[in-house]
Amino acid sequence: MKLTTKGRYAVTAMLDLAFHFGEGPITLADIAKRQDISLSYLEQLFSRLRRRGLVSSVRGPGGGYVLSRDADQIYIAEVITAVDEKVDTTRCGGGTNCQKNERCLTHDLWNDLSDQIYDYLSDISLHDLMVRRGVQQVARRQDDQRVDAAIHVVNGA
Amino acid sequence: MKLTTKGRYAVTAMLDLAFHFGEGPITLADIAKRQDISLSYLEQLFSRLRRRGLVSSVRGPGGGYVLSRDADQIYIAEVITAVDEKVDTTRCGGGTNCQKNERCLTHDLWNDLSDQIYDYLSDISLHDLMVRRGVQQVARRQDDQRVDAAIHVVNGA
DNA sequence: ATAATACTTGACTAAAACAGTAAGCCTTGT
DNA sequence: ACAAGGCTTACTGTTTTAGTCAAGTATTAT
Repeated sequence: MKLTTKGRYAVTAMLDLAFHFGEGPITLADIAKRQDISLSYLEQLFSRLRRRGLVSSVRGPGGGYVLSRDADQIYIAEVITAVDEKVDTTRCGGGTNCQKNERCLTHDLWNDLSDQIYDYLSDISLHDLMVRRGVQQVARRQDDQRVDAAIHVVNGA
Repeated sequence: MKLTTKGRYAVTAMLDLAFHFGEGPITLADIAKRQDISLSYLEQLFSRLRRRGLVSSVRGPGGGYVLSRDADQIYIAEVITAVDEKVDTTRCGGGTNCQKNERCLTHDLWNDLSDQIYDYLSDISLHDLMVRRGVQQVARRQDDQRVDAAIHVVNGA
């Protein structure tokens, strides 16, 4: 398994989307602000998420992204594999040519580990994350901060 | 969890050591040849493995490395943490400052995943790997190749 | 003693991956 | 028409990886 910020950002952004489900299309600019992720980077990630059918896009003004399915039907493993090319701890990438075109001594170990991680993440949906204790708090905080910022702007502060 | 070739090489080398347990100290040069790992790189890895007490070294001619404990008392997780600084999938490295000094939305997820991986690898010993189907085959192949090579040398081929 | 063998340390480096920017195009609501 | 938004590609600075190299320190067979 190869976990990069790409995968983390993707899951975070998808979770943000899940929290704002029902508010119509959410713009990447909003997510970028709330989650502190570069807009251009998000665009790249969502391009892949869309191709994998995890989100739907609405173009034009008022557009944005919406989850393609309910939050309890979208699993973390899918999100990560959508943006990370490899979900793999092996050197050979699933093949058996780890050492001089043959299987290396620890080949099966890494294979099994990859499976283990994948299974773990396959069992967790966005909805599961949403109901976790603590997560709503954070989500609320992030929304409040936006409101605070808006008030500051209104006040000219 | 951060799995690099460092961790993989370390486990592979330790497993090699386990297979040649009882033959006295094994030189890194031997392991390097059998496992196709650069000698200098192995030296770095074994320096850490020794400091963590996973192997003992014997210096001087005829020296080499030996497992400090029986193979069934050495767990994969130990080996990996010995050579990889971080065993962590989070951005904050165990802290809670992932986003603007507060915990990010997916903080707990990555924390739990790290634990999951660690637990998995904590449960597997070198001995467990040795008795796996297929692994002995590979080990034998690697030894045979060395013998073949020796024969070639003797024959002047 | 000394040569041979082995381990130790640290500096250095090429290549890849990561994380992000930049720039421009396409679509569509108003 | 035009602006808000998505879509796509190319590019780039930085960090990490995966080593190499060189010099040195220990141990021991002879």
